[in-house]
Amino acid sequence: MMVGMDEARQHEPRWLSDDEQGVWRAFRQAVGMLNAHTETQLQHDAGMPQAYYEVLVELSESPDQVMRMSDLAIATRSSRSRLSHAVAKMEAKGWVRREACPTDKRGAFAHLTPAGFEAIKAAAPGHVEAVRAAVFDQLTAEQVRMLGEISEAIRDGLRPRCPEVERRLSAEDGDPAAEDGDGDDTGRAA
Amino acid sequence: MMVGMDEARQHEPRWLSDDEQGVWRAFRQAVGMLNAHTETQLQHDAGMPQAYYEVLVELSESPDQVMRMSDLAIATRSSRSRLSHAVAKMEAKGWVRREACPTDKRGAFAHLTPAGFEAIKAAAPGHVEAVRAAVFDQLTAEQVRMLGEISEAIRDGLRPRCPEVERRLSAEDGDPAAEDGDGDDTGRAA
DNA sequence: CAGTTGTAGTTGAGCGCTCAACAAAGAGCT
DNA sequence: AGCTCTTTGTTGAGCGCTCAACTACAACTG
Repeated sequence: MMVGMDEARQHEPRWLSDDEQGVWRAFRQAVGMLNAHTETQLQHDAGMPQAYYEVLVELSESPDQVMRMSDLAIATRSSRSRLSHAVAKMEAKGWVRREACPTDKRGAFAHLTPAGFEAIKAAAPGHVEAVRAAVFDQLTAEQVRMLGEISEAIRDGLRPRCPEVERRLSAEDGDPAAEDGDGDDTGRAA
Repeated sequence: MMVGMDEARQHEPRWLSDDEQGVWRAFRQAVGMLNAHTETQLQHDAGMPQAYYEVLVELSESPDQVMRMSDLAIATRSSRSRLSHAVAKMEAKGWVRREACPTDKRGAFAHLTPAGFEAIKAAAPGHVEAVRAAVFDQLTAEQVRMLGEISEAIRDGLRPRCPEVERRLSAEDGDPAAEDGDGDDTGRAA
């Protein structure tokens, strides 16, 4: 049991060098502070967390300010659960309206309301200014370019293994201990 | 009302260019996925969130595995409140022990226990491997170097204005609306 | 067509974090 | 000494997120 890690167990772990450790710590610090900064900025000035902001942005850029819940979840890199909770809250605030899908009866659309549009319109300038001041004003053009490349490399490297599939893959190496409740024998109804 | 922002209101906001927006989005995606990845990795393999891991690391590297709560809070870039809650949980798990400070009677030490040391010792290889695979294996040496510089620039640019002081500064520009409950008239007791 | 498998979305419990309020003690001032 | 200001740490409420369970429908299969 406790299979989990495929590597990092039989061989001596590939520890980080001092330089790498320095880079990693600086990165963690920068990301942590930046996140805290933009988070409280948005919460304070616009009364919404950053995650909601990104949902509204995505919706506002969509053809008719409408999106399927699932697509919206993918676009914002959030779980369906998270998005569902989030949209529920934003619906209560009047920023988003839910609508049933006629062709696929389990589906739902999330619709940006005029009030939601106003909310993001009001939030955007302050947020963009905060991002510019914290990031782009601190970097040279060359560094900005590199940050883009670096981010893409990390993101693309993570894409294949990132979704919650993770440990589902580990089942491939012959471990039949699939006791994580996947194949749940739901007592069907109706 | 809705004063808040010092800049980004009288002038037209300095919107991001298309390139900058692309960089910013890739960065957000990378950070979001990376965070989710390491978070679930640690939670899954070691039963602790990343924040606790960093607390244990900081403690384990300290001279006698002891630190003042405040210093520990600063070192981990967390609020006193957060650390207090975290240490409470970790104390319940037997990873940390609290100890009163003899010279300053309001102070407290956080002490890493042997069990805590074992916990982080067990957690480290998997976590380091995840970080290496997600970050350093994806980047060239040059990119790693640049990531360090970029992170330092962002972090150092944020350091002055980052603490919760933020809006306390905005009171300097002549806005007397200090109704955010700062100067709280605590009813003394004895 | 029934039976199975996959997909879309919701729900509630539990957890970590934030925020404001608080208690207790040090530090400075008169 | 007494008074205020500051620092240290804790606490509880509220919130967003995760995780697992669940409903409901769609799509594939024999």
